[in-house]
Amino acid sequence: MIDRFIQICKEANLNITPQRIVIYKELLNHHEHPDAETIYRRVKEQFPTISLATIYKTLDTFVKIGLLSPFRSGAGTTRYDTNIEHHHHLVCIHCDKVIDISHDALANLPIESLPLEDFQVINHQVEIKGVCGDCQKKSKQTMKSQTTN
Amino acid sequence: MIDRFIQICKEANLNITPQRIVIYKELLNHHEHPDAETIYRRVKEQFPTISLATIYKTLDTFVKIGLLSPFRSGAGTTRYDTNIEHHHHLVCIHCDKVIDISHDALANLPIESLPLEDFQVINHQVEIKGVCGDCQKKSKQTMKSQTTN
DNA sequence: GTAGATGCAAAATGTTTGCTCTAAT
DNA sequence: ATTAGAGCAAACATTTTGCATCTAC
Repeated sequence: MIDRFIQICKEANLNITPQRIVIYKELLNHHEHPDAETIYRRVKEQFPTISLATIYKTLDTFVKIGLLSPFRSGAGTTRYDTNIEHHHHLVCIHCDKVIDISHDALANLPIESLPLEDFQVINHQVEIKGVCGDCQKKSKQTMKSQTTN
Repeated sequence: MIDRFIQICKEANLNITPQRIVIYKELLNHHEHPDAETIYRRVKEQFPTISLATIYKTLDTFVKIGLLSPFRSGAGTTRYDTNIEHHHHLVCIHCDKVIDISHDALANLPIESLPLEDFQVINHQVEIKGVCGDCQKKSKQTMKSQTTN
């Protein structure tokens, strides 16, 4: 687990620092596509002297060595996905939650048969927008309280 | 053309101001998913007293009445798409160019048959990442000049 | 005349950078 | 001992906000 991380760092000629370890562990434990600020808040509890700049630099480093993939959320922050396999996203338009989904029907799109002219394809990702279960419950509750008031 | 715009504004109870007209015309004339800054630079040529804040507020307004759809580019700005029909994107990883594509094979994904549990789907969009024709040409030129030097 | 829009400047975000000091190797 | 990395503060880029002024209706 953490051994794999140390392995990857060594291969990339990166020093193994306590900051990098604590950030990596945090990423392993939570899979809800956090942004830098969120990671900072959480990591600070175990490592109070860590700085936000270190979080940004470390996330950047992790992206470069292929440990994370970044994406832009609708809310305007860069978020980080520990899942670097080919997968797709369910994005909640209310709470901005992102749920990973892997499915052959999305993986095997007939991209080659599209009229893309001179565009050279590397990969594709499907983003499915909608409302997550939690937000559906919340909006039902709101509607209920609105009609009873 | 501009009549349709006036129509939509009236329906939404929006005043028709010269600023809104010039921004809308700019959006009609260029379809390459500009960000606020780009629109500002262009619009300022015809309307030098316009402010960037007005651009932001106007784009926001246009999104709210369904005239534009916003999306976040990898480069970190919000970009605006005048194409509000169901369509998909080719994104160049080098120059961040975004090319629209519409195709049945992408429109008719079997979303309903996916195991989404309690996620309520609204729509989906496919993002195809790769290298655009222009950037392919540029990198070939660079490689050529590197080998001859 | 009045509500709503503009333009300015200031503030708020999110992120990056330069530099000194510290720690991993 | 050397070099990479951490932490701080300052800079930067993008976007939002408050408010006084102006303008479409």
